[in-house]
Amino acid sequence: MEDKLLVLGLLMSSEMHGYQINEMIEMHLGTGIQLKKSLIYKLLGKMADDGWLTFTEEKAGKRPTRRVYAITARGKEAFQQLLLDSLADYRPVDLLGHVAEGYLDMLPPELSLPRLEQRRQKLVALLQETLDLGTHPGSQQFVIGHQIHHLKSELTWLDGVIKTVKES
Amino acid sequence: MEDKLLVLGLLMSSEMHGYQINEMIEMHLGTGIQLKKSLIYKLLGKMADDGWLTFTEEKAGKRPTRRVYAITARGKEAFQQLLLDSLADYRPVDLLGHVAEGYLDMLPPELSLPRLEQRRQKLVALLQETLDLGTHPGSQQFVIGHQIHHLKSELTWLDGVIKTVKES
DNA sequence: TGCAATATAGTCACATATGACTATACATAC
DNA sequence: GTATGTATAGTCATATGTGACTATATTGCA
Repeated sequence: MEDKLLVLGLLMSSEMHGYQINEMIEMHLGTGIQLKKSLIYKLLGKMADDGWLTFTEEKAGKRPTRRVYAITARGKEAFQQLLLDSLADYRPVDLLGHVAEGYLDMLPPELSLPRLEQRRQKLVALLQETLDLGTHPGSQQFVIGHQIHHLKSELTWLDGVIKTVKES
Repeated sequence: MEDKLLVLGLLMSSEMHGYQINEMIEMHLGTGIQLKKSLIYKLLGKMADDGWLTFTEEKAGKRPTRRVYAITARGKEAFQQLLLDSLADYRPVDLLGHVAEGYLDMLPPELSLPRLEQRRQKLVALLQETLDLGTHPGSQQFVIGHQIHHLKSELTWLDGVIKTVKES
């Protein structure tokens, strides 16, 4: 559902072809927004079938022809509705990637601490990357801001975990 | 990868059949850990094929026969390795469910605010539910703790968003 | 007693998502 | 001048994940 919302939202501001939409998502939204190229193309196809989008084939030079999609009136209605529904909803994010913490007591600190330090470095790098993104023009400030808030909260938590392991 | 880690971890403390594992995950890990029944069965099959698990068929009363899985030596090695790898890694969580925030300026506050309030209520309910879970015996304290930390951070963020919209 | 709901245990068809791939153009270095 | 990388544009086979379903037993309760 939010995948459609995202694509429709981008098309609200201007017509685009799949490749461009993918660029937008990769460039201006952080690593927290995960919507892969191949999915984007499927979504575009589906939404065109449903009458939310129209497209024109475009041949620029000798590059592969591309489909430039534009949002229709029906698409704009759908966008509104998706937006309202999405705002009213709250689904928990998947933290499956963090189950390892639950098994920390199965490892001696000498083994786990260096790993946790590596983990911390990756988190810090990700945070820095996202902070940088936020300063670029064209970035979606709200979305990036949320990611930064989240990552800082994650860093706080991780430092707590490391402290606990050190003290054990 | 973390899905295997989770299942192996549960089997480290005792033998179990698929249904039991599913119960564990649904009862003792919060809503943040999403690993559905059908996936669990597939994982068990795969890991048995790979020699990480063995199983015995068990017939209790007239209920469907069930496979009781136990972790092997190879499985324990794999668990160690997965645990170390997982600890050393940090992959961003998917915040696609939050793209709607990026389009808030496309709605008048009269429309968006009630929706944001609904969202807040769901978040608060989820937080309460997770807090309750944490007090039950058998819950994985670290994992639940992380979820609580995350959800509180989310609430802070959401309140900031609501404030911003009110002031606009 | 009867029947609706829930617990037990798992399968399967289908939906969704991803990496690897195709193909062309252009720039850069060697 | 030719190999190497990367930007453009998108497809497709395969991997992954999910809801809906089967089938039986037990419990609650009207």
